[in-house]
Amino acid sequence: MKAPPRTAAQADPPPDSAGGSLVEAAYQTMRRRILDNVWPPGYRALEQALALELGMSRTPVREALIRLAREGLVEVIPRHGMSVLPVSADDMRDIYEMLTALEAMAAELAVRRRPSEAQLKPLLDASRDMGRALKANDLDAWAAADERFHQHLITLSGNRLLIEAVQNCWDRAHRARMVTLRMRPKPTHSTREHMDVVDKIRSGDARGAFDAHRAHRERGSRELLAILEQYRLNNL
Amino acid sequence: MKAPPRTAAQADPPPDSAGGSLVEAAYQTMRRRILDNVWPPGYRALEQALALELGMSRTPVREALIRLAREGLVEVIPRHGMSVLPVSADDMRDIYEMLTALEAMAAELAVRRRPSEAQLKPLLDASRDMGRALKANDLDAWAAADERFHQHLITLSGNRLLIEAVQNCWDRAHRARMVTLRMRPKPTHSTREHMDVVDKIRSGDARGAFDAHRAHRERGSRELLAILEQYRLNNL
DNA sequence: CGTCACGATAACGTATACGTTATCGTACGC
DNA sequence: GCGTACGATAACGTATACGTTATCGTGACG
Repeated sequence: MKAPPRTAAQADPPPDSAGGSLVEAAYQTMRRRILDNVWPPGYRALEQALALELGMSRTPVREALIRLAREGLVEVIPRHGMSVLPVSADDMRDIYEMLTALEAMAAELAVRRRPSEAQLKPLLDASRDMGRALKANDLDAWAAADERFHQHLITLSGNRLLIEAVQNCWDRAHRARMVTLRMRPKPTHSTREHMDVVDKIRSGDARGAFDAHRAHRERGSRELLAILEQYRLNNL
Repeated sequence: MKAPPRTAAQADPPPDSAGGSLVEAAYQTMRRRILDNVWPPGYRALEQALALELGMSRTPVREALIRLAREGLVEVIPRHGMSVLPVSADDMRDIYEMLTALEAMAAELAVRRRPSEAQLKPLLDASRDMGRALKANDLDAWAAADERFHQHLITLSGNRLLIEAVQNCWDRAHRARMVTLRMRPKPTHSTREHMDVVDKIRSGDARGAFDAHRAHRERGSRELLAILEQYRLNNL
């Protein structure tokens, strides 16, 4: 009987982000809720409940959960449903080690591809926006611009595998970055360091770009881990 | 009607490799067949056919296929079933770029962990076995020992994320490595280079270990890509 | 009052059912 | 003879059904 099972408490997710498949919709919706801390670490839910909430059957929910689990965002325990995974300081160390290795390599690969000025422009724009945001004390805008810079840099590497791996790292670290954003000293070095990387890319200095970006990531990593330690933030 | 649908042509897979779930069994079986070239690149099959062959329903087969697809081993096209993906020279370049970045980082991380002699021993054993295999002209044994070396090295990094990523790269490259194994000059440098990495780790030289392993991987990459180019091997 | 046994319950893993839709063969028109 | 329209077919995406099994409440016993 029951007409379209509409729980009213929950509007439908954006009908479909892409692909038009329910699995994709479920994946995108849940991923976003986790990244945006709508479902905070430790949040638990059963497959059936999720299916009801997302307005679909268990099948697509289940497949989406498997993917989220492989990406390290949730854990699925047989009789206890899924739970959103916290990120420990150790996890963050692992994640930043990966990011450091991969993004430094990306910078070097970008050099080898001899990108045109037009291809470099998004990097400069992002760096400029970071500076502006910092002046305006708009940390959210700063973080967004920073993300744009790193995103575009890996794109320039031309290595799909690497791009995907970096983005997964970024996803895992997202919440911790957001939380610590307002705890750390003004990220005033970052803009300069980014510019430095761009200069090295432009001048065709592969080793220099690698080293510069690696140093950039290592500094960021140290700062962030220090904060996690200082505030005993072990479950973000 | 029909009793247990047994096609007789196909014995059951090893009842279960681990986890005891049908999804896991399906995944392991199909992965192995792809790596071992039992299902060569371009091999196609429908979900229903696979289910029949593996003696289970479409559901677990489907979930296993999703995983294999995310790992880059197969492609799933809606009405055409799955097909085993070939690996192009460009793919191999991407894969080796990742491997280079990650394994070099792993070597450096291993240094920072100050491994004991006991922890280093498997590396030495593997290197020794490589030398022996080379003397005996047993290339398969050489490849196996080489794999053991690299496997243990990343384990020493202590970074789970990195370990997983490297293993996926290894999977993707497996077939191409096997095919080219007998085409390239005797890998006589490798043993020395491995020893070199071990020495650097033992002496606590982080930068040295990084550079040494990076050089090792870059040489291997160059040699392999040259062969792919030379023999126009673009679909392994 | 604490411990343990047991049975109801329900969550999951898998199987099956079903509607939609792309594909392919066939027949028709030119 | 070739190109195109159309309909049968079947593969997939999703929904639903079902058996197994872990969990948890209840009650008996120490």
